[in-house]
Amino acid sequence: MFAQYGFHGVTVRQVTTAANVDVALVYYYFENKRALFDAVLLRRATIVNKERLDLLEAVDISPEDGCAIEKLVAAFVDPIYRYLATGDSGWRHYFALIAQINNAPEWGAQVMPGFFDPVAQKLIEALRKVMPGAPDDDLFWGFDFLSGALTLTLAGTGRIDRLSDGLCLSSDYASIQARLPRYIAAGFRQLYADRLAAKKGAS
Amino acid sequence: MFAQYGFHGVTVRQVTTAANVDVALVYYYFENKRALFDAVLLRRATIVNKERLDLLEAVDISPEDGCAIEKLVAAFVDPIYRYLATGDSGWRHYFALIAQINNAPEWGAQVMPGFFDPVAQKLIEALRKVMPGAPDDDLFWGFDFLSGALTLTLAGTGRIDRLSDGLCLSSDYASIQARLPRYIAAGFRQLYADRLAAKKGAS
DNA sequence: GTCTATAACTGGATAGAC
DNA sequence: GTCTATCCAGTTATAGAC
Repeated sequence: MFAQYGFHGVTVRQVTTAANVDVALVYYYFENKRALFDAVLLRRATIVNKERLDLLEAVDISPEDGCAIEKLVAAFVDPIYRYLATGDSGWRHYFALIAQINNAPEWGAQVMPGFFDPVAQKLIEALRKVMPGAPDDDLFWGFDFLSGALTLTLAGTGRIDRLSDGLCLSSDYASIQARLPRYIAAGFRQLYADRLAAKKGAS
Repeated sequence: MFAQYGFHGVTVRQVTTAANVDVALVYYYFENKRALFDAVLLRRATIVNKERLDLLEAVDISPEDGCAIEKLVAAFVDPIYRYLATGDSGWRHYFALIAQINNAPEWGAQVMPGFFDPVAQKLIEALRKVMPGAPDDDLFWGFDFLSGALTLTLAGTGRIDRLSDGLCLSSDYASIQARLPRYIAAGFRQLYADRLAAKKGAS
């Protein structure tokens, strides 16, 4: 429900009614509405981000591998789409909530950092090794573009369904997985190549 | 205020207090809170999207131009960053609101279509000409990634500021403009090249 | 057109019985 | 641990004076 209407768009009463429990129980188990919300965010974040960190750690980085960036991006996103592929609506709504939070000033600044920044840092660190000499600002901006592209696919707004007149479906995660890493990796490589060319031209 | 806390996170009283007008005036000039919200969305959308459409129309598309995709993406985003560069906080908040809406199921499905889909369709149409034979699903997914990357830069959550320890600033729109079109164009070209290679391999 | 006053109701949160 | 009952601040929205 938070994923659908946001924190302020859902009342504690709506939550407890849907859960078939009493309103007062929320305040027995949680300090307040906000603490309930944070608990919702935290529980699955620890699960999925542990997997993402492990997967990133396991990527074999060799500079001569032309697809190293693809592999890193895939490690960054695969656990997410794997949970989505199970069809579990809990996970689907969870990632939609993350998408919303990532793009909302009220939450993006205070909630995301604690749970999701470590995974981001890990990815950027690995990218730094794959693209030696790449300036950090290119890596951070490149990551920001990735983060935006990723989260919009998780939002499940159905916009692409309508825009493509049914040709593409927001729920077709396999199609996203087949394209996103390749698309993003090419973007990183382009920024990197442009930077190397600029350096060469200047020297 | 809607950009900061969302539709449900702001009360009509907060709006009228900030505007130094009486609460009842909202209901004199608008049907209800939602109509006020829609008016906020519509006013600037018509202004900026007219410019984006005109700019897209004016892009000179020649298939042999290696930077045609860059030019199209630039036309798609430039009017936005031009308004942001003026420093007008009204526009800054407006685009942050669009970012939030684009990633929220409650709004992404019903609000975005009317005002922003025509610009998207125009861009995709032009991309189709630049990449003859590219399958539509590649174009739509590529557009979705662009839309996500773009809107996250507009959200102004300050996440990149913290993530990069101050090296990159959400408010540094020039840095984004210098990178986003190049990054996205490379992504499109990659999908296109992969598809052509697959066709060749199959034949 | 603008303001006062208020209706009608819902929000988060709690005290206390069981 | 769970439920009943309730508080009360704050919500959208409107009727009617000016």
